[in-house]
Amino acid sequence: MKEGNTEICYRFFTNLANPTRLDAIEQLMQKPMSVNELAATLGQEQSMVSHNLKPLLECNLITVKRQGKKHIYTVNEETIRPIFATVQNHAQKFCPTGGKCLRGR
Amino acid sequence: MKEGNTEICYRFFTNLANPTRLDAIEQLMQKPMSVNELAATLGQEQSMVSHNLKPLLECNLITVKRQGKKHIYTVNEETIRPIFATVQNHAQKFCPTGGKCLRGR
DNA sequence: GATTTATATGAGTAATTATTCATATGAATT
DNA sequence: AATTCATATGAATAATTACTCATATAAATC
Repeated sequence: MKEGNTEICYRFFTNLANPTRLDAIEQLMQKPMSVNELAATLGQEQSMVSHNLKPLLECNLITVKRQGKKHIYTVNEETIRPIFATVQNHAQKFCPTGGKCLRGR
Repeated sequence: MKEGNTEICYRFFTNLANPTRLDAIEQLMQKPMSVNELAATLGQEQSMVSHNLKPLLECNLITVKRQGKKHIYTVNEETIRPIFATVQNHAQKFCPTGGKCLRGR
């Protein structure tokens, strides 16, 4: 792989190519949340959520601020919104039955 | 993972989260190419390139047309351009030293 | 229709990434 | 300063995904 954009894109997409992280992002788009709140919402263990938030945070796809003991995570909407919008547009326009080509392979 | 957008996004990002496929896309953005031409350009085996083009094609991130024996692949620019533009914008804006957070973890 | 050229496919192995469980850290409250 | 609450981390295993090599397919040319 050549250095440059491709490398950056690889890390970016690898980060998003995970169901737990995408679920987390989806929930955080509803509202900012603490780790435990997110874990409860997703029905996942705290440590798994924590493990998965880490790379999202490192890449600044989410941000965190502390409120007492809690760490409140928020999505970076400036990046996440347009990305998801493009994916949705792609699914509608280029996937015969509205995303079927992207489903249940 | 909830059905719906998240599932679609997962397949989409998984498809792009691969260095060989990203390299292929990068090259195909320069110009449409056959499999062997692409393999030569990337310094990869034909079968590997072929294996990797398959999911890109299935998701219509690239298209193919036949010219004699050759299969000429072309990127779907309508989707690829805005996606890459968003990633680049993210790297510049949210990664301290222009993408370092997305590099060499 | 046999041969060549271009691409695709399958199956096994290697490599990567995710998940789990146990435990550490760290800040707030008593 | 001890305890509790919230989150993070580490290490082992499980699961997924990529890659390689051998071979199949398929279309064009002889």
